[in-house]
Amino acid sequence: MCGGGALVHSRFAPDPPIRAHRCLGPACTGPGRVLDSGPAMETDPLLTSLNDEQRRAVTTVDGALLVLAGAGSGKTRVITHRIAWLIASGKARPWQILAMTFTNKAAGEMKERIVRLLGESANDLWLGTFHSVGVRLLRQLAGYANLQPSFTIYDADDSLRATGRAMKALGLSDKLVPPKRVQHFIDRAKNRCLLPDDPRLAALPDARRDRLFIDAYKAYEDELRRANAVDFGDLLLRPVQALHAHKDVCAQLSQRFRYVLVDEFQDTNFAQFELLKLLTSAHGNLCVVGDDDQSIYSWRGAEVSNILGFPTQFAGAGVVKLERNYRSTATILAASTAVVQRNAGRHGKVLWTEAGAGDPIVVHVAGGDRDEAEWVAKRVAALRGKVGLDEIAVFYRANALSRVIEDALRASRLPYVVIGGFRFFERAEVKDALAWFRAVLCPDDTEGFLRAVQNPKRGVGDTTLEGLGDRARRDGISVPAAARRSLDDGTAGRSRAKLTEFFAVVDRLRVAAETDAAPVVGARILKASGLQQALEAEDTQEATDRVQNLQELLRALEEHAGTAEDRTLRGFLARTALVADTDQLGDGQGRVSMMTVHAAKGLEYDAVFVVGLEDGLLPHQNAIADEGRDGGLEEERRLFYVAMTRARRWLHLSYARQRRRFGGAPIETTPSRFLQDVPTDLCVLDDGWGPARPLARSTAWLRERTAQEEPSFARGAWGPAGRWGAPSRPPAAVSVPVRAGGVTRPLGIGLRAPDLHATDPDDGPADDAPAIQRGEAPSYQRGSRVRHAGFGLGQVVEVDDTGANLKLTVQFRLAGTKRLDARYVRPA
DNA sequence: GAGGGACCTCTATCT
DNA sequence: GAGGTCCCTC
Repeated sequence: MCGGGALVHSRFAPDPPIRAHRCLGPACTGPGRVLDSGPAMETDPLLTSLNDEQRRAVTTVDGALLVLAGAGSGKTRVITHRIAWLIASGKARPWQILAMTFTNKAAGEMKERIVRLLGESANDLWLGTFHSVGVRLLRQLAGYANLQPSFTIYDADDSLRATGRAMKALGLSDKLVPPKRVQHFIDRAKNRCLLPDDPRLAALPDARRDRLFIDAYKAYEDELRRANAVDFGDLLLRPVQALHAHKDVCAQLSQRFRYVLVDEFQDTNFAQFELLKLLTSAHGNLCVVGDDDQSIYSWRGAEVSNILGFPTQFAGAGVVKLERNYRSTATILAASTAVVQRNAGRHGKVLWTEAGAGDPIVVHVAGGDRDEAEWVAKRVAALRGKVGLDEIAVFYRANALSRVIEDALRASRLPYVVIGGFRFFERAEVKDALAWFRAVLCPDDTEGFLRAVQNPKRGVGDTTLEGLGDRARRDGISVPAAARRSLDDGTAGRSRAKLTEFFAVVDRLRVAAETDAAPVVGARILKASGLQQALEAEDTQEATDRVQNLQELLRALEEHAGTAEDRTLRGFLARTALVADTDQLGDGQGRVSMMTVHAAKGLEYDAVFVVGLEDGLLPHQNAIADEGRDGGLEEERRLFYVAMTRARRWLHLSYARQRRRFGGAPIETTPSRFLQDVPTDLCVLDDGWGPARPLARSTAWLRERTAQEEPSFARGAWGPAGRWGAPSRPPAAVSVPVRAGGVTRPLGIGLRAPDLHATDPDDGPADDAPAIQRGEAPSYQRGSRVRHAGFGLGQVVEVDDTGANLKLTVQFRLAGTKRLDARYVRPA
């Protein structure tokens, strides 16, 4: 998308004027109020609501600081209060603070909260995603980065096409090497700040195998240069290069940003860390907040070593651990901790909570993917009475899983919103419109030109465009420039009239684009391009929907022109290139949210469903195949951990015994190996037929059923340790301290993964199977220790064998005293 | 050069 | 199940 712009002011914009201060929040202390760090700390409203660790993280402002923030530990609160503190204590003016996040949504939320604390002066902060900050820097640094100010940003799609063209130019068959792999290689190189001529490039895995990758990288860079385009990787790499090469500019910039803060630091890559080091080179005031247990982006170049090695990189860096969880019930916290503790490479935090045990985790084993989806819909409907739909979320490993859940929710008339998957800005008609915007604003944007000139069809075909591509390469210019040149020197051939007409329209629009407001220009382009007309002429329902999407695009443009910093059409294009799935999250829409686990990071809901817990999905097949390499499985486990820790009160885990892939026939699945890390006594099983029941008993029930129907199933379901094959590490005896009334005590004793005893139907009861599963009735007396799947450990206080069934009154450690059927407990 | 039908392959995850 | 690609016809 077209990024840069003619907005190149002085090298760095002068400090913005101080705006009138308008207090919006009770904790607002006004701009520039100087606090002495002594007694005021005790009483300052910014600090009183924080716990000791949070307060330390907020007030330790000079030098480097690493804040290790566990899930739900009030991380955002720390960042926002720290920014407010910096300003309130007079350490910095808003424009001297740079705060970076990973998604626009996180940035937006953060800004909102800071405005509440500080008032309107918060608008002068530099706050945004790494990539949007990259665009902003690059605009100001364009001259130092060999870019025209009107540069274009290629999205993943554009860059894949450019990769394909680069490969074609080299005579590289896309059958031999898929362009996607080359693109991935280039992306990794850029994440590590490696240019095509860097000898270290040869150390990357693919490069060693094949020199072609490096040649393709070179040709790809040439494609970008001629199109005056940058890709996502460049948004970080180019500023880094420019600042390395121009130390004076770097120093100037670093002095301007006196305090730099970073959220989700565990997911930064090499280039991002380089940028941070450069931006803080003058003062070293860098505060990073993250959680190594939530590092889930290594595949995108994130280096968890950034966070693990931070204290070494910044000698003398302070470290603050936030370990108190304010989000989830003790049960959810204990279960998720049991899962993540299986990982070896951790900083090691011990999360604790004062929250009560809450409800047990609900586990569901469905027959097929549709059954699983129907169960989710049923549970959602049941939860509706307790909680709003917008407090319920369904998470899955891959977008492909959303469809069947959507169908079930729709059938049950439950409103939902899918985050990601098919994005608005990826719809064909929207991309066509954006291509026209680009063709008008960015004269050398090759991808924009190629798409615009063929949509709507105007008789310029592949043969013509290929010829223009060759010429562009020969002359070292962009494809649209080559097209114009061919018109000038009369080599355009058969397409001459069509191309002439196309450029006439584009040029006319370009003149208007310089002067008129963005929404006006946008509407005019839709009209003059013929896009809208072509769709209207189709007169089908589908075409009508597409026209509506174009109207929606214009509405988005209007909104942009009313609110954004850069209100031009160019600014709009830059923004659409950088929108993420989670950014579209509407607030309080009264709808169930559906998204991938990756998209769920940083969010929280009262009720969470994690579906498709099967080997091959979570953990993903590729991670299983790579076992042992790069800790792929550990990252998958962290992904499961992230999913679980999004839940405040109700957590549901499910898998299907059979699942369809690619719309084909159902295939047998194996339950996720991570399920065996979830302590069974924190779970109940809901089979979808009656009330949820304790897991031990219901698994026996399942075993009976599946022994008849699916002999292969029982092998997978929560077998005793070892039945799955030896666990990678000895099962940890998990104990999550729960602080209640000032006393710390473990929640659940010896919660160990799996202590359920489903057995293979054909090899008889296991020796260590509890008596109930061997058909003997265990005997109980007062004082007997028993275990219940939902309530945990307890002690029998009364035995009643007068009725048909043995009844026990049990004093549970956490759940209190209960009277229940002896069949629901087993000796502990 | 456009358009339509048959066939294929494909899925992680995302700025 | 669906988008992309190939091939054929107009």
